[in-house]
Amino acid sequence: MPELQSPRGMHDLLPEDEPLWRRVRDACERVARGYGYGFVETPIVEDERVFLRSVGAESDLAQKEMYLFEDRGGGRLALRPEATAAVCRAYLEHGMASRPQPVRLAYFGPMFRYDRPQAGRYRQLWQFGVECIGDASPAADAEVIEMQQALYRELGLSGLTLRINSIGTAESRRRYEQALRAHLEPHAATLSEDSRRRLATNVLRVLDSKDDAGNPAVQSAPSITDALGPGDRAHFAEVRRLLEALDIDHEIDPRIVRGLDYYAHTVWEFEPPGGGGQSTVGAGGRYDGLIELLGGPPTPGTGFATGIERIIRTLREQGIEEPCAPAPDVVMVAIGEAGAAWAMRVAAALRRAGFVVRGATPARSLRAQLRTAGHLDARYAVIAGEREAATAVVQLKPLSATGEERTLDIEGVIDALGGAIGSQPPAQSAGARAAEPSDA
RNA sequence: GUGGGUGUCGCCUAGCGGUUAAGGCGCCAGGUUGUGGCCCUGGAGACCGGGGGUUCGAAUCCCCUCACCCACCCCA
Repeated sequence: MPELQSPRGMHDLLPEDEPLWRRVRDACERVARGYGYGFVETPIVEDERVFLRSVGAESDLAQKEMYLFEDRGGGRLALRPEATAAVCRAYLEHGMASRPQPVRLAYFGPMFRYDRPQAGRYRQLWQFGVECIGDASPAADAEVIEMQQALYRELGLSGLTLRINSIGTAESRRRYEQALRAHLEPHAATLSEDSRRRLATNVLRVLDSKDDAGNPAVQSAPSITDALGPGDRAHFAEVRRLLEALDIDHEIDPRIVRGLDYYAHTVWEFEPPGGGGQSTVGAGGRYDGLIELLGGPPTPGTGFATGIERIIRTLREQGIEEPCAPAPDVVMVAIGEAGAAWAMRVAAALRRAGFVVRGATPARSLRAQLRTAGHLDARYAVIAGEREAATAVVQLKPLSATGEERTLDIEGVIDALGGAIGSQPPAQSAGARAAEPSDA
């Protein structure tokens, strides 16, 4: 164990992991732009009030998962645990209400939660998400859900289950909480310790408890669906109608209530086939009250967030792996001082022509340089020694296939490589599926 | 915050009271003079997670601690 390690729950992303990450990231960007979303980058830290007000002071997120600290000036800051509140803060701060509504914003970046790490859970986690702000219609919910599904489809993720629910407006929720509490209180003694605590703090969460899933009192609890007002019901019915029209399979699950206070009306989650545990790949919901909580005018909004690590994990579970990063086209091999300088000039010329060229290591022996070139799976070695430098040529040595080593000048090398490799961007490995999942 | 599991070179693993702590992969260097991949030889790299004990003697036994992993809570 090295003395110095990455902070708990935070991980390094190594070059071999990067191709799959980039593929996910590219898909996120493509989908977002395809729906007319613009990307925003908000700071990693915010005034703690941005989150405390929006997410709900009673939520677990605020209670125990936030990284809070004071800066040197005494300001109270929080490492962002999620992005919706921050994006809404930016919406307000930049007066986006005066842009054509709704404003469609997307983000991709790290979030921080101070909880115990385990499979699929990290203290620094990456999320891609979108916020559609300024549209109260069910159509906005449906579009956001469709978009989220389109992302997963594009990535090749299969077998995801969409579960959806409506928790109504804040008022209907309050009504429901009262009813639920009234129903459960007489049976409090039969509930688990956690649930008894939630009875007081956050009744809705009692419904989530796995310990009490079989408890008759929980099973016979009133459904939030019954507490919805006519307006709530109409909204939800329209969302469902649109999903059906879009052929999006979904299950109604009255037990989804979401952890954050700002949600209203439609809420949903996407679960991978295995299900269970911390597997939720992405979730979303409508948050009509949020902007008001941040001090703005009543403004509706809806959006989703999806965990990049969880997407990657599910992808790998399904055997989808991006092949390793492309090997260089050329490895330069230099001999002697004159060769070293000449090799750098040749390398620069080849790169200008569009090839991927790994520079020489003239301090090492010719043999060692070639051995390494072979291990790197480079297509060619370009050898620049004293002799070549003197006559402005190089040896072009094919490393993989057959072929003779040739003596060429720079133009000759570019022509030869162009014929063999093409000076186009590196070959696309579009959605290549390798048989071997390589996660740990 | 609460449980359980695991900690030996960069990676995988052997060793389970007395060994200079072993091997494979990888890395580096050589196998005569400027040519890789295979093979051969050599090398670097581990205070056996850390601290305390037991013992003549500990990587091996005990205690504590830390880290990682898994689960609960909760969430992406």
